[in-house]
Amino acid sequence: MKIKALNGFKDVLPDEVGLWREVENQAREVFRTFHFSEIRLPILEKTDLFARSIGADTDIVEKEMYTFVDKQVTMRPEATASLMRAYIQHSLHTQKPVQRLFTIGPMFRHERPQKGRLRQFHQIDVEILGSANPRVDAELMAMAAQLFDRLGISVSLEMNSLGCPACRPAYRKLLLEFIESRIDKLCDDCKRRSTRNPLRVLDCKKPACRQEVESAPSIIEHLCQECSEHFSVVQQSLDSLGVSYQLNKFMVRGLDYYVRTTFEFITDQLGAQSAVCAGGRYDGLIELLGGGKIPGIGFAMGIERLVLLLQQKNELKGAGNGIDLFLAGLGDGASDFCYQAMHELRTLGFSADMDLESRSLKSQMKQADKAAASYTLIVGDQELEAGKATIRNMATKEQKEITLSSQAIATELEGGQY
RNA sequence: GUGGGUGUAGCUCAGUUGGUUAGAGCGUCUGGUUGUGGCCCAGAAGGUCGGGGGUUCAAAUCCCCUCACUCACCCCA
Repeated sequence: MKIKALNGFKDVLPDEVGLWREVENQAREVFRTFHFSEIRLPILEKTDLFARSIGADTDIVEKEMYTFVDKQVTMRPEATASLMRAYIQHSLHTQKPVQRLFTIGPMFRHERPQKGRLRQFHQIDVEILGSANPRVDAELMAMAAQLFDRLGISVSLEMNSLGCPACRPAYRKLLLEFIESRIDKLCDDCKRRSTRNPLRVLDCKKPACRQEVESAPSIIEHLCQECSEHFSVVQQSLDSLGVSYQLNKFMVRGLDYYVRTTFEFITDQLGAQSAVCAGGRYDGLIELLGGGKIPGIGFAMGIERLVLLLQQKNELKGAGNGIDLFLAGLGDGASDFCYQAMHELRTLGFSADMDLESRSLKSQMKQADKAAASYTLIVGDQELEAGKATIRNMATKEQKEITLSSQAIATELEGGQY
């Protein structure tokens, strides 16, 4: 094989597309009931947009973006920044005080691929803009939980609060002191993190670090009055909606713009990539990007990861690809009739197919079977002359003679469940 | 960027201490009489054994290099 897709880029073959559609359809349906609107965004944006929103010194911006350097544009590594840009550009806050939006599409990050992580990956991205109300946080998590429920995927919700510009600096200082007091016991990565992004030390995977960090000061206990109240209303609201969750004081965020509530839906079925959905509040982001002082909260879920989970469940496999009718013609005259009839039936809205290579009836029956056809029309020279055809119900094996016309065939197809 | 694992047919994989024309299952195609699918049976097509170099009378098998894929680290959905 000479020509192949790029490393980290994958084709979604027809057999798998059914699961993708399942995920997307269920998402759209759930979002509809929660009164969200879909928005479609460009994949390419000015590089500066991501540098400003995600954080210029994050790994994503520093080395993982697909950037056309000469044009100063970048393939989006996530959707939130683009969505904020569109929100600001079109002054969507003037249309409604609270905007509830979602978008679905590909994202690009030049990371080393591994299970559940590709260089082109797809996310369902949901945002609520214009409300700082903690009940919105809970509503959003409840919606995600409901989607997982409908998909039959079992995940657990973990939640934390990261504080805000008022209380995080003080906590950060406290944490730094803690880290420095035992810096020699931490791994090299954590030493680096401590200067770059101290919060990240909290979710190091190494057992030794975890143990050290166990007694670290918890941000939840150092929230300011407002953040603390916010967080407790979030919890009360989740309780009132019957959504179960766990507090995880070690859960932090990689992106700069998160404040207050953060959450992840995680699974133990995906190896190292345990997060299926992650999100949080970002009250300062819109202002940072030049919009108004507008709060926001959102989450992103990885479609590939959801599909992997559905595949592991081993249910609902490639359903819904069957056709209504397969036309089997024997001989040139019959084949000509089938060809035209097939087109007419398609025009009437039936899915139909036939063999154009004039193979044996047996072969054509096999093709009909493989196409999961509900009915097969059999036309030979005798039928053609008599103006009749045989139609076979593939499930029951019942056959009957019908008039040789598209209308008669259509009527027959209607009669059986259509 | 770093480390481990794996590269044999379209797919999943066998291939013994190097030894004839490299195998199986699934899939594909064709048959199993005269116009009928799924099951069964028979046959066929399909492979530069990832690529290059080396050792050897002889390499899928041993050595070196390279590429690809994969899992994990970093980072992150």
